[in-house]
Amino acid sequence: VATRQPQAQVTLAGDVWRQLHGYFQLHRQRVHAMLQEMGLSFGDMRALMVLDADHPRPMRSLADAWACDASNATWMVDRLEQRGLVERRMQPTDRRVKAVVLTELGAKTKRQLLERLDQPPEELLALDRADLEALGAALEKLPTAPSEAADCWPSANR
Amino acid sequence: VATRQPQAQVTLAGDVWRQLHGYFQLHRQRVHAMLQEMGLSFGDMRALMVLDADHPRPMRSLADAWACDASNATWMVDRLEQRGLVERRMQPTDRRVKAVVLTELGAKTKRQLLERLDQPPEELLALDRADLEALGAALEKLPTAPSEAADCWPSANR
DNA sequence: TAAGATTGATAAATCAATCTTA
DNA sequence: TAAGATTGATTTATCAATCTTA
Repeated sequence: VATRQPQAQVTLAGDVWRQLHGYFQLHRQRVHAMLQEMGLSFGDMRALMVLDADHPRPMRSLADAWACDASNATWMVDRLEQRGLVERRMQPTDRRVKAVVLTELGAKTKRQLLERLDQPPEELLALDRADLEALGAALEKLPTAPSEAADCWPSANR
Repeated sequence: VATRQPQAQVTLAGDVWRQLHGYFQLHRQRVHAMLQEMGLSFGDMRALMVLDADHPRPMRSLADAWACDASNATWMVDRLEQRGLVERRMQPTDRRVKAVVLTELGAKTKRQLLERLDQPPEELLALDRADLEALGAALEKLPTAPSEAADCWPSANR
């Protein structure tokens, strides 16, 4: 008398979809574990991804990149600033805007994070050339995330 | 004078990894948009995934499945109960445990959610048979997420 | 007025006690 | 005592005002 589970499409595409999904979940779990090791949250990662040490970025622009509203951005930057990861800078051209840059520490943290994220996982390195090429050829026909929010993980809980 | 971005490995595996990553991000964005349409959060999804209408599940077990502690589970179930999605039931065998089931509404919501998640996206349906088979063959050599937490999305913000 | 940003209040997630029953 | 669950306090995330300058 189990709840009827909606049957996923039993098609070739459906099978491939479930495989992709399973691999995706594994990736997510690994990223989570890695962040914990580094003492970072998903929110921190989301923040670091769109910040830079040499290009001050206005709050308004950050909110857009993070797909949140201005107040959310303010709180986020407040916390990052307290931890010494970022710095606010007044803009001389328009005294309304405050732009944010990574500090030395923030830049270093981001660098370490990216190094680990960019590293292809073992099982991909273990695939033979033919499999990798087949995989790459098929993936090339699929779209990827548009916009900069591509590198933003959700914290979006509501 | 841009911050040096760590160079992702320029290898075949590295390329494939970036492609996979881009496709994952797109998937995530789509799921987020879909949830908003349904008035659900990532947390709601995480909750629904491990609950069932006919198999009462103790709080302790829920906490394990959600990879959180017992108190987190309590708060979560409190909120779901207020919204009429779940119900707590005392267990006669051990009066310490309270087990949770989906209500009619909760089961319906989960059904709708799963229907949409299981649906392979257009671009996969559009791939020709050869590409799908190649993709499937390569993916079969990759691991997937272990355990039930496989279906848990992060809310893990700390 | 409108754009940029902050503040205050509410909801949610997390951690450290506390309470209840086996 | 230990397992199961809840409560209280703190940190984050979100929404609705508010403040400042163009």
